Amino acid sequence: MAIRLFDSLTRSPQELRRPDPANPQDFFTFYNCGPTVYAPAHIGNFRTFTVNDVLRRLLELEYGPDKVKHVRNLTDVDDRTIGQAKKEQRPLADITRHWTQIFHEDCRALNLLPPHAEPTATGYIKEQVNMIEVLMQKGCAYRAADGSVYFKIASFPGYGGLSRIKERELKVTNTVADADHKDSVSDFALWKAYKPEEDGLVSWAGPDGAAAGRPGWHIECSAMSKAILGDTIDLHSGGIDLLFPHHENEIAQSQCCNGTTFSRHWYHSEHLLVNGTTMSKSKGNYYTVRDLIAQGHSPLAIRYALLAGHPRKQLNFTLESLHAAESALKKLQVIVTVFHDPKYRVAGNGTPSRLTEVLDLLRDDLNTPGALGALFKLGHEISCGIGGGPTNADVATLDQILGVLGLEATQLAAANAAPKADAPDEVKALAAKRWAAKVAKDFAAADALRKELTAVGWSMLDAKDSYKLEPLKK
RNA sequence: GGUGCGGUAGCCAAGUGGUAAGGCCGAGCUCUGCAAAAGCUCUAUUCGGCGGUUCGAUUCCGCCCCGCACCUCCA
Repeated sequence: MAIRLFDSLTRSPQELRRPDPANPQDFFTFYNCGPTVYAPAHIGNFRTFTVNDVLRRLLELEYGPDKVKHVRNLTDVDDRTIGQAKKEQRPLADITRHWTQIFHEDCRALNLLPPHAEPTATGYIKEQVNMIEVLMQKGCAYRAADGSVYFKIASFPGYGGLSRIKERELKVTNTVADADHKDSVSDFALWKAYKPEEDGLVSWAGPDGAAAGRPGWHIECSAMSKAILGDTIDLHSGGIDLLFPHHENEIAQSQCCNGTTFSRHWYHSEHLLVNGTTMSKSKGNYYTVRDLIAQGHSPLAIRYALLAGHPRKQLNFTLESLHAAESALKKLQVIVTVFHDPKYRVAGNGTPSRLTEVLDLLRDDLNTPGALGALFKLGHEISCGIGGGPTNADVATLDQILGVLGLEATQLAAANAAPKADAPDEVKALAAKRWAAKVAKDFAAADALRKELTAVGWSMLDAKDSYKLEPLKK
């Protein structure tokens, strides 16, 4: 079956376009709104990036690894990045470089593939300025009294098509401090005139007829998408919160500038919640990947936990769900090991693998929890001997599925073999004594020593000819 | 006020117009001296509530209750 994704524009599942395999210039083009690099991304941000990573892997599996172009930007100039630079009294580039590096480390930990291009807003100032100039020439944008440039929503009749928001229904907020510069409260900034007290050293020459300053937020995605992927792309994705105003504004800018469809398909993933509400620093429910890793959680378990709910449904993340993910990962590894063990292999007769239905669940709107469930069910059936052992086709399909989920066999093995804390010498000594007692079949002494080990918080796991020590779970 | 998403077992979470996947936790069993690991079995007469359509609804429609989110620079 073809890949179908829910489309925010038509509000229905739509088949994605398959690039022409015969045309080497035809790619599936995919733009995913990335993070703002002023602080560590939290796991809510990473839910979106992980979902998009699964999508990207699925596209490459279906269309071929060289037929997909995946772009994810870095927002490295905006109110928050500038604010952070000002707060720390450091150059903007220092701040964004630092957090970009942290972001990349977190991405690697979560086994996210790097996008094919990762443009930054500051790297595409010229393209943004050009675009704004075109919009001004076309009468879709105007210069305000302070030298800023605003997009004129009235010039784009299709405005609100994505979010279904009508201008008159907008709640009037007081966050629009510069409303007096605009023709209409709904108009949004394409270019923001330099404000010495706020912007510090951050400023570029503006579009013709405008003041020096910096780009507004929305224009960067339009400009970078156009520059790298072209006027019309196949898919644009991001978190649900970006649907309005960000994506609505991108459509308006791009379509007015380019005179053609901006993106054929729009996909939005839902929010990750923590204890029932969205994450925010003020609520103190702000998990980062590095914090969780520092607490001893495996990054792959974080990835699993993020994929354990349907991407278009809010998912409640708790430490408990992370523990569940860790246990599930162990179980998954056992299943994978059985699949890969030649001794269970059964001759295939060329019929489609039973696992293709699991792949179909992923093709159908990225149903990751459904696919995971089906995978466990099959693992269970195979261990019970139902339907016979896996065929070569089954094993190949399993590897494809794991590859799409980013839970490859090697990753699973590494995660589950995560180094445990090394035992102190006295614990090691106790363990050695107990092992000796056991080998001597002095079970009373062995049991007493096990109790001693338990008392100091360690558990001894006997294998046939060896043992290992693990800290007791509380 | 506008818009959107959702309410399925102790927790998490799929799903379908034909009678409830899966994961976690828990219990029992098997296997191991013990312990752990692993495996097996069990755990929703029921899908927020009330009506309606239907031979049949958790699944479609209506109303109500509850939760979450967005509404101009939050993934």
